[in-house]
Amino acid sequence: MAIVKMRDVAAHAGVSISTVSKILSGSAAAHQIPAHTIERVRRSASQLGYIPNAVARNLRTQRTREIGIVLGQETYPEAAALTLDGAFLIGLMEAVATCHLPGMVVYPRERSSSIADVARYLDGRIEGLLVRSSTPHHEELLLSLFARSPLPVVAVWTQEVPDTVGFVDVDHRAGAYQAVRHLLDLGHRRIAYVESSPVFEHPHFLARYQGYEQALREAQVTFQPEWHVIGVEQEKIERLLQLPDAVTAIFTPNDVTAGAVATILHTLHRRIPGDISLVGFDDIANADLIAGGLTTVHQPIQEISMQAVRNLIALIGGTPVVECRAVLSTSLIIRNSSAPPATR
Amino acid sequence: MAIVKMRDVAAHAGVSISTVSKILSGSAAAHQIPAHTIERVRRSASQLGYIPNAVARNLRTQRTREIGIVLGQETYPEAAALTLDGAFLIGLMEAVATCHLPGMVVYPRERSSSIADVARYLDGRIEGLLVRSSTPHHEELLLSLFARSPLPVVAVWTQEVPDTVGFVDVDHRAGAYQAVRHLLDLGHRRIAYVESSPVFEHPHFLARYQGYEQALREAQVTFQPEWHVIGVEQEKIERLLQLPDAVTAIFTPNDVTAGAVATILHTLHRRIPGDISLVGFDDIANADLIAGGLTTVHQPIQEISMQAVRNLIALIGGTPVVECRAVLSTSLIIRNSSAPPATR
DNA sequence: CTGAAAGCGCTAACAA
DNA sequence: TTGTTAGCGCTTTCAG
Repeated sequence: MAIVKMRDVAAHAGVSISTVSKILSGSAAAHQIPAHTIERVRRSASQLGYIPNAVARNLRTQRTREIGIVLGQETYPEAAALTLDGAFLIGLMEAVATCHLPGMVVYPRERSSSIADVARYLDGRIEGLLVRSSTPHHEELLLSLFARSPLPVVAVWTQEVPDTVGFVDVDHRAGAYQAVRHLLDLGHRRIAYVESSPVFEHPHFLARYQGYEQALREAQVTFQPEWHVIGVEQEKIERLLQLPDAVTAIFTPNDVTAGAVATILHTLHRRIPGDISLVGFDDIANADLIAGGLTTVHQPIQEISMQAVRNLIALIGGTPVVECRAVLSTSLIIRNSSAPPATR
Repeated sequence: MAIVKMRDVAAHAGVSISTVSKILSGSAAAHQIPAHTIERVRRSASQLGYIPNAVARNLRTQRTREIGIVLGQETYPEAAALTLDGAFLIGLMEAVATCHLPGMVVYPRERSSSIADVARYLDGRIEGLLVRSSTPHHEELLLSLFARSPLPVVAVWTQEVPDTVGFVDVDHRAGAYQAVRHLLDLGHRRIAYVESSPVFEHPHFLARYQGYEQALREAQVTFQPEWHVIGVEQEKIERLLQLPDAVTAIFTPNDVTAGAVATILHTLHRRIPGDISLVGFDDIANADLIAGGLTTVHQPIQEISMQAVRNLIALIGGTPVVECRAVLSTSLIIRNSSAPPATR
């Protein structure tokens, strides 16, 4: 059996092809088509198992109602991205369903962002694009290519975008502040900041570091340079614990680093939170498995996804860019890895 | 500036629109178009920033070179799916890039699989569909709807499919066998099987259980019914450790359950692997953070993704279904959570 | 070697 | 209230 087309339905129902179109595309009322005709055509369509061809409709209407998203390997840091991406994707799927979009085109991120690569997003398949922030440098380049393109673009997890691009990000600084504040409230005064690579490489991490600093400052704690550890190695963590005034808590700007620190602490026979408290950032899947339940800063992935899709739809619909930008709040999830410092 | 179309390029280069088409769609050689014309047209195209409209091409050629995948919330068990899906998606992206497909359409899974829902996959947008197995019952229903549809479909993580559907799965039974065999080789004789819900609910887990049983049998270990624990609760785990012959190792058919068990063991002050060994299944992201590094059965996600895409492309290309089916092998990843039993 | 013409399946003026 | 007609932007015979 060949594919059923609109003309077949028309013939079967004994009406013209345009009448079928009017009915099936929902403009029947506007054309004052009587109920019995509608009924007859509908019956024919379902009887024949007619499925409208989206490609033809898209060409004719010049709309696809489809949006795209660029994802890929080059996200950073790797493992965190892996786990956050899973949740992010699930969130996006929900958003897509909620907004009644047929689906979402996922594009693998190209290694090099040349102007030629951008062509794939402009070939008419999609009406707008979501760009999931990755390595900052790479990112900037890709986004800058969209600055002068007609395609609506919303970036996720960054705020450094061209004028024409919308974004959704979280308040990294406030999140980190909240986490460190929690440790201070528990009574900690010597709190280390342990990260896997220098803070300055990514705006996220710079902001998180600033939140840490701000919390210390407000609590009148004098920051000690030794507290800022770059590179998660056993000797470095050991050194933190052997300082004349050993730290009693560690804040890491992402959960994967927290996991690595937890493993090292385990090796060093330090108990969490008995001997030392540990707080992370991201609330990745399985954060509850890290260190027996990691206290961490939760990123509202569901909302991020939803907001991203909504903003993109708004941008497509002609809403001014400034209204298609959002910075969401994080929330602190207190689990088992943080407690008051041991008195001694 | 309006969108540049093929006719604009033709005018600019001083040739007809069909000549431009031949050159830009790669059939220039077949039409014996001289190099200088090709050159001229190419130059005009890039000068004008011409990007061919994919929708129009798709309509004309009746091909989209695009494949789809159904993903969604209803995966099972939830957390494992979350983390595996992230890796799966990354793998798919790589496969898509490797196979030179433009992108992949991701569809949110519908709550109800009625025949009407299937229409969305048959509207001409995609040439083939990947279905990621979820709740078994739901799954069967969805796949059965494709049994008589013209759309090529490849299911992932299941082998229970209609005749017309391809699949990619891993050998769950062999994987579990390997894991338990590892424990036996270490000297363990009393090995529990702890799962969160009954084994029979999903073929995966039934197969994993059978692998466990088989390993015990071959090692001449008599299985004790108390070893099979359903539901991860502290009392149940405690009971395992208080048996006259306490178990010395626990195998869980997925890493999330292993993580939960690890947390309970931690609470009970049992050391892993000092007091008890723990082995999981899946090798989810962050498995290295569970129990200080979880020994587990690795699912070759990269290969699964690649094979899924390859099989689907083959099926679209007319390869017989039987050749579009694959069962991949797992591999044991030995980390820190397994060691010989304590001698006493 | 190049171009004219037909048409992929559908929608939306415009007529009737 | 319904049908006729003209395309959407492209590819592909088929003539020239």
